[in-house]
Amino acid sequence: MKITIKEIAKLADVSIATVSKVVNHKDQNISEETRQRIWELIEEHHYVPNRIASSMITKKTHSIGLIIPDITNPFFPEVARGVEDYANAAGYHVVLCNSDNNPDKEISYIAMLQEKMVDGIIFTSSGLRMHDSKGLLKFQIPVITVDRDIDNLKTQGKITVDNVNGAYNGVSLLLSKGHKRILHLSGPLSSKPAEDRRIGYQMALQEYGVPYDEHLVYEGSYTTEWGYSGLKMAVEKQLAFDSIFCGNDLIAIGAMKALHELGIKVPEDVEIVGFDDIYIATIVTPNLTTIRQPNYLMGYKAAEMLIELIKHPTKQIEDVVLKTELIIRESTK
Amino acid sequence: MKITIKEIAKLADVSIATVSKVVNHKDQNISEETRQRIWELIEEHHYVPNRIASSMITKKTHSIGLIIPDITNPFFPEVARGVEDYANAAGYHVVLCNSDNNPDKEISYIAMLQEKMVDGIIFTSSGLRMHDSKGLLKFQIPVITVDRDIDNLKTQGKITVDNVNGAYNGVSLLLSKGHKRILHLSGPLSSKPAEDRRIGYQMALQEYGVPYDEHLVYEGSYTTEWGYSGLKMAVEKQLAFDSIFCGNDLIAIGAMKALHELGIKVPEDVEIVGFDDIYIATIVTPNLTTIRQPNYLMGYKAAEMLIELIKHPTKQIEDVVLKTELIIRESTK
DNA sequence: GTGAAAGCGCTAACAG
DNA sequence: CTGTTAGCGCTTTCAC
Repeated sequence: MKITIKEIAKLADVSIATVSKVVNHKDQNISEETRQRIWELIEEHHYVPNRIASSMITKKTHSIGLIIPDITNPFFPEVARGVEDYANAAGYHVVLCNSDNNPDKEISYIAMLQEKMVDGIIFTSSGLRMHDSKGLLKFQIPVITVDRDIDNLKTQGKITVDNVNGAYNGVSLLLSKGHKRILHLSGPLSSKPAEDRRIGYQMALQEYGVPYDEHLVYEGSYTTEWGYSGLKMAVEKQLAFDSIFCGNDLIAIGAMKALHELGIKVPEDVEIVGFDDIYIATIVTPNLTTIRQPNYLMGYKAAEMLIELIKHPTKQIEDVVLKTELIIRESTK
Repeated sequence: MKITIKEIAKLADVSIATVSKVVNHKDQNISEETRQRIWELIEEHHYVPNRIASSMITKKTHSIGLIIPDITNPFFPEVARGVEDYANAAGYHVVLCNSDNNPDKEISYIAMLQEKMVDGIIFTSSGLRMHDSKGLLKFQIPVITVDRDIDNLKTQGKITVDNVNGAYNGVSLLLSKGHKRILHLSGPLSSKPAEDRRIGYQMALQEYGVPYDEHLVYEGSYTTEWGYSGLKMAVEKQLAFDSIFCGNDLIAIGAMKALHELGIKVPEDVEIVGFDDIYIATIVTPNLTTIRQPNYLMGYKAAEMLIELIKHPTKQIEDVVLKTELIIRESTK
């Protein structure tokens, strides 16, 4: 059986209040001698303080929830790592939840997390319509959203990436080389980032005086499979294009695979740029030119904001928009 | 302020015991009418039961800790996902901890997790010498180790992969094609899996009557960087080899990159096989022949074992050794 | 320097 | 069918 504060107190022949004070280092008024004695007993008996009993009183569990679609998607481990690093340093634990973009799972996790009394939640949603459910009102703790907005949810803080600008820069690179028929293999346009990247694409075209041709915009999902099939489809339709801007790196990699099979050379015949800068981008041949998203930083900042908000609930938190960075590698000349 | 069971009880004009019963669906003996009334009040006031208060009494937090080296390493997200899927279905939460293979961090996480009263821990260690510290005795809850053993730690359960056999099969494939000079770019041989894979390599050679040449075994780390530099080193030393067996896929990918730069064709000039079957293996050109490790399953099984052990502490749990599978793709002829 | 007492929100007998 | 009671292990005044 686990030993409790009561037993340590008895062994040390002091009250539990005294033990509590030394365990929590609130021991300015405890004699060096008792302090010593108590620590020895704690070591000897492997006493582990029950922090959830403390939580009942302090109303703080020092744990936060992290709800992401899928840790298996190469985008999220870095975000999670950023969250965990900050949280750990600040003395918080993180509870990992994979929602699969499934609103039911999201709602169920939110309920579970709140029942477990987490101090706050970091949330990446597919665009859960919280106002459609009873979920919205149920938030009784701070929530920071990462990467995507939640419709109509008045969250306390938000971290996003400047997708418009990132896409603008990527497409500008292509345009600056004289390309005029830029195929855009997009992610699902119902999602905010995909939409913003398309807008950036369009803005760059406009800037360079190249007319926007909607036939060049293909909408799919954020997968290599889609990149592969999307490109093959474009070629089958005999669509003319001289370069490609992809909604993310996975799409770009799928497209490169298809190009490789078709004997079309990258970057000689077609230049291609991705988005995200996942690890794989540095591994494929040729290395992928892409727009780097600060994934780790997003997670880190989110945890920072959240914990700040937990500590100072009334504090006004500024939303954060992180910058992207164009990384030029071998898939462009 | 959050509403408590007491207030719901008052509003419903019943005792808190009654509310507790309906909240936990132990309501066989509660009239349909009161039950209804209580649920309505719960909805209306967004009552969220405080599960940590329950935990104090039931001694169960329904959360487990997952300690891995680094979620950012492509091997672990799938393991984590397996853990989370089983845990979630069983009503458990998982607390994610990145240890960076740092024994200090590992020990500190173990302490924190136990203070938070997690019901059990799933642990992937770099081979923490628990007996070197006071850590060993400190485990007061079930622990399952995944992938690696902990020296001298008498854990309740263990999940490993048959690395010897996997390596044996991979190397046999190469040998069956008549290769006799198989370069082995290994991971750190201080780790059990790397060691076992080297043993499997040696066993296969023996089986085929090919002498073991220690000059063909290069030890490094589980990274693309090492695969790249290891291969270049071998070539510089004018080492003769006709094929390569790599300690993991990352090493294989690094080696392929180096081969590509050197103008050596895979699989025409040199055949290569990896280990793990991470996602990237299917993306690189050529696709990597590899030995698949059931990562997801490892996590899933580990969670299953752990939760079984939590529910039935006296139960004798059998260690699990999972099989590998040879996946033949394009990097072998 | 130290301890007594009240109580966090809830569950689990047991009584009625 | 429902309520009373006695805690779970701890923190936090406040008194000595």
